This record gives sequence, C-alpha cells and structure tokens, in this order.
Amino acid sequence: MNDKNVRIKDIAQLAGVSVGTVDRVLHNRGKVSPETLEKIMGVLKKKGYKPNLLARTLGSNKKFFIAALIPDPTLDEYWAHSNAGITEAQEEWSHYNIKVGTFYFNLYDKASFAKLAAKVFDSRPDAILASPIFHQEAMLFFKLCSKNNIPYIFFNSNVPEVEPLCFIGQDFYQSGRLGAELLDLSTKASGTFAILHIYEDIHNAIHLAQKEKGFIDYFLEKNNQGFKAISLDYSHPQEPSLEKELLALLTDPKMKGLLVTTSKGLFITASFLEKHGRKDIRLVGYDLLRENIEYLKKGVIDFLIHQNPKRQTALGISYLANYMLFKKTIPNTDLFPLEIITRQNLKTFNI
Amino acid sequence: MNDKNVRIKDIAQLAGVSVGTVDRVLHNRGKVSPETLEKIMGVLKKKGYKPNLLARTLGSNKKFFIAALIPDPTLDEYWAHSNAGITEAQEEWSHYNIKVGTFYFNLYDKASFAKLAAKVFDSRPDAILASPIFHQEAMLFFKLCSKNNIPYIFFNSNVPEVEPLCFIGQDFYQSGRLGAELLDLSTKASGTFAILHIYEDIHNAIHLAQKEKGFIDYFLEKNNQGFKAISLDYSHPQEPSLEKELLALLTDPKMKGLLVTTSKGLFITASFLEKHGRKDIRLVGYDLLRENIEYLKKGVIDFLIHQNPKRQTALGISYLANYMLFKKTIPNTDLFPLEIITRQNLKTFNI
DNA sequence: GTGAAAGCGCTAACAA
DNA sequence: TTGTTAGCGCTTTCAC
Repeated sequence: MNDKNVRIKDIAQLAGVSVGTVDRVLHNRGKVSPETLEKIMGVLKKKGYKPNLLARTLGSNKKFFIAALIPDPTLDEYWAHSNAGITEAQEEWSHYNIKVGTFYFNLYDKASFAKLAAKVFDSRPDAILASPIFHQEAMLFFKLCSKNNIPYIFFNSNVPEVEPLCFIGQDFYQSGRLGAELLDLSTKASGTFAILHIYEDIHNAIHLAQKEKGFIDYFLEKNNQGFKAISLDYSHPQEPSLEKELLALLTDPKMKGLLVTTSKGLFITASFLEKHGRKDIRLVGYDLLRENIEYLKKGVIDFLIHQNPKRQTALGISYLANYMLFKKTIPNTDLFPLEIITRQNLKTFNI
Repeated sequence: MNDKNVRIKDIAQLAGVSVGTVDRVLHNRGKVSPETLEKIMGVLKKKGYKPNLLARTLGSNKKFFIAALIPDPTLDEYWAHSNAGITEAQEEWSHYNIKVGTFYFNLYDKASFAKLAAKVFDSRPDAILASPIFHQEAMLFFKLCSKNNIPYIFFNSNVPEVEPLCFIGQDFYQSGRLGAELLDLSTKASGTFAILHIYEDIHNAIHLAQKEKGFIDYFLEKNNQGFKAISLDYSHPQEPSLEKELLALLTDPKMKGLLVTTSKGLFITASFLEKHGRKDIRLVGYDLLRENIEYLKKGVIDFLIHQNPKRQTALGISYLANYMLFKKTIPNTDLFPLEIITRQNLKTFNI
C-alpha cells in the first residue's frame, strides 16, 4: 500500500507522456491519439488516480455564479428560512470561488416572477436554484435556460416538464398520510377527521391535492374502523364566512381532528379552536413558523410537520457547487425526511 | 466594490513588505517588528483580507490523521451506523489530505478499550473522534491525549471531566421527556406508564438515569391528572425471570404504555407484547434498528426516537477537519434534534 | 527581522 | 498530436 497519492505527474511518467496530455484525457478535450489515450486510461485506472480537488479549483481559477430565484423572504416567514439556507451555503462555498446572487420575486405576483427571471438571465449565471411556484412562467423561463445550457435545481415545488437537474422537496402524498396518522395516533376512539385547505395560493394546488390524497388514502385503508375523511377548501374566503364554516364543521359530534395544509390556515384554525375552547379537537399542520410554534407550545396544535426549508436550499447550492466544481452526479430528486415536531422535541431543533 | 479577492501579495504591496512577512503575522509566528506588525494589521483589516483556504491547504501540504475509536460495528447494528458515518466523512475529507483510521474495540470489554486506545496513541493521530463508553478507562486515556495536545471529540457519550473539544450527542433528559410525551399523546385516558431499562450495559447508566428523570418529570408535571411513572431495571436478567416480571407488570389494569430505553430491551418487549396480544399497551423506544423497524411496521411499537448515529460521527469528523484545517471554532456541545419515527414517515428517512 | 524563491497539484495557453 | 511552462494563492525554507 503506497501512502502517497498519485499525481498527474506520476501518471504521465508511467505512461511515458507529459502532464499536458494526461490532463487532456482527464478532461477529454480530445487532441490525443487513440494509442496514447488507451495507454493513459490504463495507467489511470490501474493506479486508481484521484484528482486533488483543491489543486484543481485553485489551478483552474474559475469563478462560478449561482443565481437563486426565490420568493421575497421579507414577505413571508417560511421563505425567510429558505433564504437563510442560501446565506449559509453562500458562506460555505465562497472558498471555492462560488458566488451566489439572490433574486427575490413577489410570492403573490406572477409578473414579478417573470421580471425577476429575466434579471436572473441577464446576470449570466452558471447555474440556478429556484422555487418555480408559478408553473407556466417557470416552464417558459427554464426552457430558455435549458436551451442555454444553464443547469437548474428546483426546491419546494417542481416543474418536471423542464427536467431540472434535481428536485429537492418533500413527498407530499406521504406527508398527507403522516398528518392523518398523527391525528389517528392521538385519538384513540374512531371518528371523523378533516383536511382543510385554507387560504390556498393557487400555485400550491398540486401539492395540496397530493397531501389530500395521502390523507384520504390513510383513512380509507382503515375504513372498517369507522374513520372518515373530509376535504374542505376555504381558499380566499371572507374572514367571517370562514369562521362560520369552521363552526359548522365542528358541530359534528364525531369530529376528532383536523389537518391544515397551509401555514396561515393553521394558525387561523388554532386561534379559532383556542377561542372556542375546543380542546377535544386534535390539530396537526405544517411548518415551524413563529405563530404555529406558539400554538404548539400552548397545546392547541398537537404536531407540526417540518419541511426543513433551510436545509433544502443549502443542499441545493451544495449540489450545484459539486456539480460544477467536481462534476459530481446529483440525484434527480431528493425528498427530505418528514420531521415531526412536538412540544418536547421542539427545542432540540433549535430554530 | 472590488470584485477581486485580496491576496497576501496585495496586502504585502500595500504595506510595503514581502509576502513572507505578511504570512508571519497572519500565523503570528513572531519575528516581526512592532511597527511593521501594526502596519500590516492595519492593511489586513482595512482590506478585509480573507485567506484562500484552498491555496492554504494546498500550499502547506500537510497531512492529517484522525483516529476514530469506536465499538466494533460488526458486533452491534447501532454502531454499524456510527461507523457508516465515519466512512462517509472519510470519503468527503480525503480531498483535504485528511485520513481517518478506525480502531474498533469490543463493546462489552473494558480491557479491549484500553488496548485499542493504546494502539490509537501509537498511531500518532493529529486528532481523535471517540465514543468514550468506559468512563474510567476513557478518563485516563484522554488525560494523556490532553497532555500531548491531541484534540478529541466525543460522540454518543461524554466524559466532561477531560473537556473534549466537543460533545456530539443527544439531550438524554429531553429524550426521556419526549418518550413520555409520545406515550401520553397516544393514550387519551390517564393511567400508569413505565420506563424500562432492560439489558442495560453498565456504562450506559448515566444516560439511562437522565432519560428516566426526563420521563418522570414529564409525568410529575401532570400529576394531578393521574399519571404515574414507574422505573424498572431489568439489567442482565435471566430470560425467564424477565418474562415473568413483564407479565406481572402488565397485570396492572391501569398500565397504558412503556418506554424502553435500550434497543435490545425494546425488541424483547415488543416480541413479548406481540406474543401476548397486548395491543392495548403503547410502546415507545429508541434507534432505527432492523428488528425495531419491523415491530414499528407491525404496529407493536408506536414511535421510535432516532439519534442519527451516522450523522453524529460524520459531523464529528467534519468538526475535527475544520478545526485542524481552517482553525474553525467548534461548539462545546452539539445536541441533535430528537427525531420521531412513525410508520408513515419511516421510509422518508431512507435508512 | 525580512525577503526571495521553490513548491503544493492542477490547468490552460502556447510552442513545437 | 504532444510537451513546456507560467500561473492559481499560500507556506516554508534559507539566506541575508
């Protein structure tokens, strides 16, 4: 066992060529005769050559620019976490000549997405990390990127049609099943359980549908035990009507628990339950946002499901960096663990 | 805004000295006159100099050796996961001239720990990652390391007396509270809950005591609601007597749930409950081991608490690498999130 | 105390 | 098609 790492120079010597030639085959830049190519290849694998990545990036002296296209973090707490992940990764990868630029669009405004996308393009990025929440607009833009050979990774939502390098997010179906299970586990008697979509943003429709399917399937599978699942959609309601509807929903004496699919809907529901003193109703929802955490602590919310938005973006940047710098292969899709948060493990996630 | 990074050369120029001198102040190796020192310091912070870490490690051409001292992974599935984390990190850091050597001792044999520790020392490591499960022996050994200025990080268990660079593990107290909470949440009526230490290895005593305290405290705080907590210690029992004891324990009609603190104890208890058809008893335990997972899937175990042993060791290596390579400061203690595993989120943790 | 220069492993422009 | 060589930014030895 030779302790020393084999260098290009060693390979060159063994193959009886110069380092330049070896470098050419390593990066298959051509201009190498078949014979020497074969010979070098042979030595390469025989000695198990592994490039020194430090020397590589130092020597090549390339700068990479990654554009991150995400919703404005100042407008929404959830996206602030995504943004934090980008900041973190930015710091980590700055050593490697990788710069990250952020482009914030308005979560509620398609036009702003298109406008920012154009800006992203103008910045001539080497790669893009994006949350393509406006499906149509995203499709157009990323087709353009595709044509220009700009690699992109999506997180949070996906647009499979434009085949991103990778999608980082959660398994929404399984996520709905988990919500159902948590309600089930925390309610010993059988009864009725509802899944609520409140203040759904139109671009979330697909996710919510998948969550709903998971929720319903879970209970269907135990149908014989008297579970029921109801799906309610309170998108863009007038406040008073929402309150009335919730009231009506909860008159059902068999109603045992609610899964709320949107973070905002969650704390509205929580405040409703608290106001009406409905401690008999179990409540499960998504995201570690401030108000949700408060209601979790108070015991109004029983479980939160955490999507780890910060880690999603940090990983996205890492993937792109590894892809460009080291030609690493990236998985098509990386679905995160569904993390369950309760009062007792909350602080261990130190958010 | 100057886009170009300031290099040592730039600093030297601005300060009217040579790169050698700048390097000397950067690493305060002395041999610099007070005046030039001051001048260089000035330029340094004025220009916000940040060293290029790649060039640094490449230039210094140092090799680091980290010794990992852990229980034999072939003897116990839990430690196989710890070992996997080391392998993973090994790969990741090999680029940086960091080698990791593993030293496996027998989990059940103090003498083997001492023997392997001696081997570790003989290997002249630059740093050590260890699970110091034999308190006395570890104390002796790491005092020696301390004297020899070999930094060490502990994971899984701690020996605070020898002040490791960092302890990576879980908050055992909170972990016990979480176990209690999960039992509580999944049992609507009040009743009796027990915490069981089965086949406890003597060196685990402290952890188990902390878990127990967390468990008991949780229920004490709701004492008024009729909860009870019982602590049972079935260390090193004869098999038949254990079965008898469990049988006796479960005759209590108020018994609602069990928290088992050791992985082995957990699947023994699970198989017991299954055999006797006690579906009325909730069961919570630790670690994503094969048999535990099976019982979770079957519904005999309701929740598993995951300690992420793989990530613990991978992080340990990362910390040491960053410490030696980049002089990064490491937290004294890194307590991991307590991850809750159920049937529905199990697969998303793709173990 | 200080500076010059070689070298870390790799890249890429240029000569041959 | 191949070899040579000057960097990349930093460390470290050695001479002054």
